[in-house]
Amino acid sequence: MADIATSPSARRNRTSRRSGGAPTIADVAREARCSPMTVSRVINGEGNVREETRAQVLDAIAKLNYAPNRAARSLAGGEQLRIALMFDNPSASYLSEFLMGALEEASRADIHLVVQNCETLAQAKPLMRHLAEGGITGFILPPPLCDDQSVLDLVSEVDAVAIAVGPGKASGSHAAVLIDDFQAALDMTRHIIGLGHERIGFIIGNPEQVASGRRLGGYKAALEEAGIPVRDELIVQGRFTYRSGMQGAENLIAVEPRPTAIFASNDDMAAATVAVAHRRHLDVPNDITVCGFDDTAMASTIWPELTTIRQPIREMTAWAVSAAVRIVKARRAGERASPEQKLLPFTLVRRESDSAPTLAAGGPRIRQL
Amino acid sequence: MADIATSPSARRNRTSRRSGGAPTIADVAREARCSPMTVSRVINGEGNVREETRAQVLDAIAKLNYAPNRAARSLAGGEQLRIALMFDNPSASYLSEFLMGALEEASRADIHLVVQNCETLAQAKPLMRHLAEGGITGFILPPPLCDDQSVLDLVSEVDAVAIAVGPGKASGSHAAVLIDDFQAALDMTRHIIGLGHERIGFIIGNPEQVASGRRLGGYKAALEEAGIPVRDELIVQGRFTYRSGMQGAENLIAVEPRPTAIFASNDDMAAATVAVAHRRHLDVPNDITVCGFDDTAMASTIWPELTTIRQPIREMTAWAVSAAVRIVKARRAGERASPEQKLLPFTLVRRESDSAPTLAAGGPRIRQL
DNA sequence: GCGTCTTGTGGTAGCGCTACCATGATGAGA
DNA sequence: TCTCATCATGGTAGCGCTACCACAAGACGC
Repeated sequence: MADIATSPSARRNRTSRRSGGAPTIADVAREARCSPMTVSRVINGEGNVREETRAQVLDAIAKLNYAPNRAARSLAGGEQLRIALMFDNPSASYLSEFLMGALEEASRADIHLVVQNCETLAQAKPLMRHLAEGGITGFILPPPLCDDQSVLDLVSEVDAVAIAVGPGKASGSHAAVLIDDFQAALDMTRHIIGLGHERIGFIIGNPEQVASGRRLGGYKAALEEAGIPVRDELIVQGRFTYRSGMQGAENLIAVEPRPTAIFASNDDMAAATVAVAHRRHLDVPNDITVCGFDDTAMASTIWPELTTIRQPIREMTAWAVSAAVRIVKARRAGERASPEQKLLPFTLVRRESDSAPTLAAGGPRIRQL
Repeated sequence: MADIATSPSARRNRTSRRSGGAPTIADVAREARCSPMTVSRVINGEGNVREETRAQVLDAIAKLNYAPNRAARSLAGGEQLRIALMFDNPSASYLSEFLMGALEEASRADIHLVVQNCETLAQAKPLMRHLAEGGITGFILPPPLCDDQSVLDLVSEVDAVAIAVGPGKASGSHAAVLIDDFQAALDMTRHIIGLGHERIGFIIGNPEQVASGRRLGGYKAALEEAGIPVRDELIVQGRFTYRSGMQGAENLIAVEPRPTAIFASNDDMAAATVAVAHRRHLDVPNDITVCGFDDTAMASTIWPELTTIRQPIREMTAWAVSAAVRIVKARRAGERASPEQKLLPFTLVRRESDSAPTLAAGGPRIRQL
């Protein structure tokens, strides 16, 4: 009589298709002595739960080490959110950071992340249209996609949500997560000036990306505030690629008198600059200081390791995904909040590629005396 | 009267929480005039369905453009598979390829992929134990994790499944996907010899990874078959890092007479070799040929672009994930198939960093006459 | 001819969760 | 004091699919 549960149905319940005995919301409810609904409310952070009850539920969750079942959640909650992560030929190291952040957050929020590679900007639009037709409601867009107005317009047209990751400037119509490129370049240039440099070369990034212009702006502003004239021959155009960085560096190093420092708009171009310097038998940093931007893996791979600006790429993408989820959900609920702009902090990472200019490296300098 | 469906329940059915009107298995069943169960059987490729019925179902599926709901599938099918992708400090470019392949396949198979970074080998084991306790049943292991017997033993101990991606050699107890490192290094060395080189330096990879030894073996075998003596001073130890590659290259270039070619065991070390050569004012490839291995992004980033061996990393990881799913499912069904070994093809990618040796580059050569 | 096996099919009962009501409690206002 | 809104909570009915059994119809052995 101890075993009332010998009936087939009860027996089945025990060994049923339960997920390896993982606790369910019902277990938590039993432990917290309330209904599953209340537990659900606590989990989803809804209101209308007494503080005391909430605490009990939280305790029960902790005690049972409960984790909600994703499948059940999205099944019961209706459609699963699907958002696409577009990328257009970024540097590999940027990409892996980019992916990691997005993945982590996608897994946390239990959404389906579609990763779409599109080689060219032209290719992007039909691809995005197709994805939107297939039920994708949100797009995560890194530069240069997020800097292209026609891409942004397309997103609006298909009534989807776009989150720009690291655009040059905030768009009025879409959410974005970015760092202050101007301020970062300003800080870096100030740092270089603070070291005693005056002839500082600059390699501009891809002109398609608005951030490139902002970085250039920061560089110029720092020179101006230090009373150093901005000289055109010390500013060369690059395209964020290693190859373009080499070309730029060759040109800069050929300038007479030679610049004592070169600030490249990203790490790939900075790495190329180091390579060019070495071929010219210039020591980095003793003969020439080289600084980068982004702090991708490239920066700490090469020798000497680059002094650079660290962008929190991973955090940025994670934020982008969570923002996409938030906005899509809000839209479904009928709200149309104004697009958020999230500014994340950057940091100047000082490594081995910068130093004060030496006398041997160039002409007379005033500061170092 | 046209609207029989005005009753509350019927009305609800229409606008219920249905996923945007996507067709369900029931719709397909209705269309194919059979039961949902039969449809399910067709979808899952189970037997015991008449060929005629199957065709009908397939037609209905095509007609309705039906796609199974993942959430419902994994909910009904019991536990959702969770497999972990461990990675131990790989190069960023390797990592992004690695992730992409895994992601794609995980999304296809609707499994939950847990991406776990573990800095050191020592760290890996407690981490994996913890993951296994948390219900992870499969591990995707890149080198050097998959080359460490104690890691493999741990997997067996917690009764999980391990798939090695690119191990040095196949383990008898776990599945693996790999390329023929020996053959690849053999081919590359033959290629270099074919160009006319005889003094060919070699930089070994991380000694913790068994593949390093196999690549060295291929190098030696090619020399031997060409009747070129294997000289110890032309073989230096590296650790797969850029830094170690620089050190190795410095040592090799200092050998007298200087080698006319250097074959590095991965692209990072090859890139470092190019950098060292440039600092020594040696032109690549005219003064010295440099070849890499892996074809990571590094290979096509730097200048000159590296001739290297392309490993299909993405395909390898994708295969690993699908194999993990297959094996875990088979295990649940009580089967214990012997571990599969999948050998994927590599290709020799010829770019700009190799050429025939020039007379200026070194001492007398026999072949080129 | 009767069991027993196989084969194709259908019915039913969940998987774990949440949307949607329904219900008791409270307190504010008439 | 009696509404009527609010709050806190519970009950119920699915979400779309598959595991498990049931069952009919034919194949085979004895």
